[in-house]
Amino acid sequence: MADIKTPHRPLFLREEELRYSIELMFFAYRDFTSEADTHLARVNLGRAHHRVIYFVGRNPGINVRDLLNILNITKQSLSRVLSHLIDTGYVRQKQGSADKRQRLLYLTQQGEALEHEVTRLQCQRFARAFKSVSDESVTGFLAVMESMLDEKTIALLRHPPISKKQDP
Amino acid sequence: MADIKTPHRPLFLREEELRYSIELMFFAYRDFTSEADTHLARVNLGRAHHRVIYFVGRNPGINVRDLLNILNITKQSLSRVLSHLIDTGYVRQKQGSADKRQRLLYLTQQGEALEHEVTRLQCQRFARAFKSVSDESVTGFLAVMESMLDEKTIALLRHPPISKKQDP
DNA sequence: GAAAATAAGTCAACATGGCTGACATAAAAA
DNA sequence: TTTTTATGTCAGCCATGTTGACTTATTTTC
Repeated sequence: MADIKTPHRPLFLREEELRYSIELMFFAYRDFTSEADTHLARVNLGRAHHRVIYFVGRNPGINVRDLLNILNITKQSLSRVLSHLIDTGYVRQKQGSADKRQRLLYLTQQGEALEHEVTRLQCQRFARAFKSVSDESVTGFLAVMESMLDEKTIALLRHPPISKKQDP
Repeated sequence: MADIKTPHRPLFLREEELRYSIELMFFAYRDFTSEADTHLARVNLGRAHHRVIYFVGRNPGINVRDLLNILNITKQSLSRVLSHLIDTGYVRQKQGSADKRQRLLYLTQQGEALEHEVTRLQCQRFARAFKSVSDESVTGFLAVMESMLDEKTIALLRHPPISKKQDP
């Protein structure tokens, strides 16, 4: 994969490019999240709530353990936001049928509405960005972002908790 | 800039691609920062301290207002971490000569050492990622990340608080 | 030269979202 | 039957963001 064709970009240029990338990462992530944060604040939810809503929406029927695995936080931290989301009617729980210890998580209609709205905003930003560059740039972006991930995260992406096929 | 040549990628594919990008943003940023966080924790500093050290290192002699403008936090928030960094010898202040109200910020030797070490780690991650893809992918990554920024952030990047030339 | 604006700092209180440790209950697995 | 697992809960701590109010120099403006 490492390309031989790269001749020898001078070191200082590489250094500058790398530092610039660090800064882009910081600023792009901040701008990216702040838009969603603003929207969520209007319904008195924070970023942590959004993450739960997003990943439950993405994996309907996910159990708590798998969700914790994705979020990489403690169950006590999750408990706080999840309880609130259940109390306020964004998420509902269902006892697992195979394993009755499990509480499977689903979005309510209200939860789906919010998820769609925030995801729409975030997709819009990416869509705008993607439209302003070439297809190859988009491919390049995806390739670099994937290469930034830890092994553990890659495994997570490759083995989603619930097969996309089995939910109706 | 919007390219006409994009024919018509099917909508569901675009949707999936956009959602995948959202997730990459979340996971890549998390993996990216967690490595630095671990290192900083060893010297009892957090992410907020690191940001200050990074941007002061990047803009030696920056004043408080400009730093606040970059970080986009309140002065009370900055005060907490900045005071701590001064107390523990990572940052020093110097009264401005033109405007004596200003406190210009510089890294100490200790501050520079830490900055270098953490930046080295983060650069390493980008260098590894960049090496594993083509040059065009790197260019594409940079292009997309730039397109993700808010106008205000772009202005910030284009008008750094201190001209890089004038510091010795 | 007086008044207003600006740069910086400080105190107090509060919100969010991480964390640890300890312990409980039900169900599945060994 | 014992052990392990999935989930939840209480209590408290920490980092880092927020608002609001007020002070002190210094510079700018009228």
